[in-house]
Amino acid sequence: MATRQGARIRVEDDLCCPSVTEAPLAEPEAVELAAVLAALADPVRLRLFSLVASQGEVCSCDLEGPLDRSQPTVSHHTRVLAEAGLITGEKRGKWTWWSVVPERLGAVRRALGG
Amino acid sequence: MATRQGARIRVEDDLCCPSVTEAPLAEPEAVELAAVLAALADPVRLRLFSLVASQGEVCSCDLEGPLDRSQPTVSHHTRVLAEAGLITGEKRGKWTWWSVVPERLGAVRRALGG
DNA sequence: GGTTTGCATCGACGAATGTCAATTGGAGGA
DNA sequence: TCCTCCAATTGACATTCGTCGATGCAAACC
Repeated sequence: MATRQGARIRVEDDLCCPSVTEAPLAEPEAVELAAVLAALADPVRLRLFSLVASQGEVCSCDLEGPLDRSQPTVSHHTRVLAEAGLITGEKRGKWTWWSVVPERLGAVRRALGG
Repeated sequence: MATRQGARIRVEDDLCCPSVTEAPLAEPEAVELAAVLAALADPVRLRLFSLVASQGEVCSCDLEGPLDRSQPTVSHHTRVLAEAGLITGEKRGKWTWWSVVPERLGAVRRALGG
């Protein structure tokens, strides 16, 4: 798997439709949005995401230090974020480079009533 | 306790400062934001929040049905949302009326890079 | 080919979470 | 006062989650 975005949560890339504040959220949309929010609802993943977002592209090896977590743990978190569609990774040479998927975060904000 | 917003997560009502995408998030801010996101990262709570948001004010007794959950479970979820500062409850007569705290949701969106 | 390097996967463990039945606590109404 | 009703709390349980050591795997270097 080259793009390393894994088995991304089912998503029409939009989280779709009316925001949470406009109309009662239906079950399936609630499950989907909750899954993406859950990916962000962890301090380590938030900082990981923030590191990648503010630096454009980051190698996995440059995350263990700032996050103060073991390599398997960092790998676990990148996977969770990637499956949520929030980041995407590309393997170039020896390293995997991670970058954010800006539209995805925008979709979350919109779903939250932006 | 009249306002029923419980031991709200420590919050300067703002989640503060630079958004996740602008600069690497510091630990304390990450913990705080993650806590609020965790409150939203559950399908039942998302639908609960959405019900309250779209109806202005809702009685607890009008939540069990739509959410298809027991009374203690609904009470648990309202508590979690209230402690996150996302909703607030007022006891009037026999019933507790829940309403959203709009600024709080706005703060989440802003922290997410709005 | 053999060695090293970067990252994914596995297995295990404790902690946190969602759920409900049972109970408690209060506010109203008789 | 007693009874009814709404909601919070408690206790228990199964499930999920965050973490790390150990291992696997593939690409790069010698």
